[in-house]
Amino acid sequence: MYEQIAEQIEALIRDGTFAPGKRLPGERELAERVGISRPSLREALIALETAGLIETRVGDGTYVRADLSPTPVFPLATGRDLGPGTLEQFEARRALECAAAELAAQRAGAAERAVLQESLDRMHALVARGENPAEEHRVFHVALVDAAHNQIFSRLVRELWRARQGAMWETLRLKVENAESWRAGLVTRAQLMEALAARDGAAARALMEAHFHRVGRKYFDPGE
Amino acid sequence: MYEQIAEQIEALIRDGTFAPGKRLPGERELAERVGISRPSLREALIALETAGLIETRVGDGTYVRADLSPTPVFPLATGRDLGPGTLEQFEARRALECAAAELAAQRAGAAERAVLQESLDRMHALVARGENPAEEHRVFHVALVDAAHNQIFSRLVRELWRARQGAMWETLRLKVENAESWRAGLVTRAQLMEALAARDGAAARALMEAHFHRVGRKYFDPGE
DNA sequence: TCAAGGGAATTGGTCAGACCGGTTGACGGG
DNA sequence: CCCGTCAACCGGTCTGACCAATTCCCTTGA
Repeated sequence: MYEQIAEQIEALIRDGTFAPGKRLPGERELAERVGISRPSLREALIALETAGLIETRVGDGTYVRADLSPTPVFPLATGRDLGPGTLEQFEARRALECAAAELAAQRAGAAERAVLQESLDRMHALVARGENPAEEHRVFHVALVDAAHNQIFSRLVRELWRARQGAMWETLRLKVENAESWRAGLVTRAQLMEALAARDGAAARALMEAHFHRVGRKYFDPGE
Repeated sequence: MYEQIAEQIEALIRDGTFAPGKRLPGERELAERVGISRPSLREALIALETAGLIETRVGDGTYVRADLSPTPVFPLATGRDLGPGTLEQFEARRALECAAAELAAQRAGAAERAVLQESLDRMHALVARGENPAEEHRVFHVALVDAAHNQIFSRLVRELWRARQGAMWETLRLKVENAESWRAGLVTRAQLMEALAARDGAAARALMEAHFHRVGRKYFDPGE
């Protein structure tokens, strides 16, 4: 039954009854309106959340995700079906992000470069305060790959970064995240911005490859 | 909480504790074993079902899906103008196959090189008879990426090659598929085999990049 | 008058226990 | 030996309750 309800709610989202960014009715009210119990309604909501259509905030409410992709994605892909190894995920991200950096240098507009610069500025502030800029790293890299104007790259890199925040990566993250690496990352990303401004695709790719080479050694080389 | 439980169960599936096709313990037993209530356990199972890892049969039990691979990672080219275009697909294949070639040179075993050589031999025979070796091209490239020993690469490249056989690519295929390009392809792929035998990753990547550069111009440059 | 504090109402998160209908498989009758 | 029956088991659903987080309004004090 939860599948029927999920489809029903998804239809309401797609036809605009529940607009992106808006709050859905409360679980109790929604359950009564649809004519099912709250547990069943919850199961439908969890299916929609797993599918990436909605997000919930405890004590507040359930919201339609604002960044809905135009193509329906319901039956598939939460990153959950990626293969097991962290090394494999890293290699995939390396291949995609290096290629995306080159394309982004050729294609990024001023607005996209501004978004990247803002992220870099926030990173500076975080590092200055001694805080972990990991989440901002993700934002930067996702924005960079978006600037490549390739939906496939964007989608895959997003999923790979999301997977990187899971439990599987926890011990590896500790190996590379420290004050020194944060500062080094700021320099690298600043150079990347210069390459983008100069529309120098080769330089952008080279910088990204050097970055992944350096990080990869810290992650996976036993000697370090 | 259901997300934590879902990850936990997923880990058990991935490490083989719950093998594909096998039945999971009942909801009541599983909930007690994990230490949560049955509704919460059910929410985790629904997340896994939505993600395509398991399936439930009423009155019988919950089973690990036997076919974990064919679940697509991203929506591709179901319609004509839906989803990423041919250029985006080409760029993705380029990024992935070039990286895979380098890894394959480092990792391919004798058996995998033999499979590639057999495919190349069949290609020779086809071209000698004047037949289109396109399908054999696909076999070769898929085998090559498999030799990189990275499931993510394998799945994505498979899917992109499958999309390449669709209607969306039809006019583009005509631009590059002719007797001359077939013969040139044989030379390139023979060189690739040498790089693999020499375990020369850089050479393999360079050859693949040159290949994609050449083909990409024929596909997408208006002047040719 | 306005800002800060506090508490009540609302919301999602979790739980226990119960009942229903479908599936399976063993047991017993033909 | 085959087949039908039935009990045990399993997922599906519901009720009702309590908890924790968040919000927001109203009170209080400056």
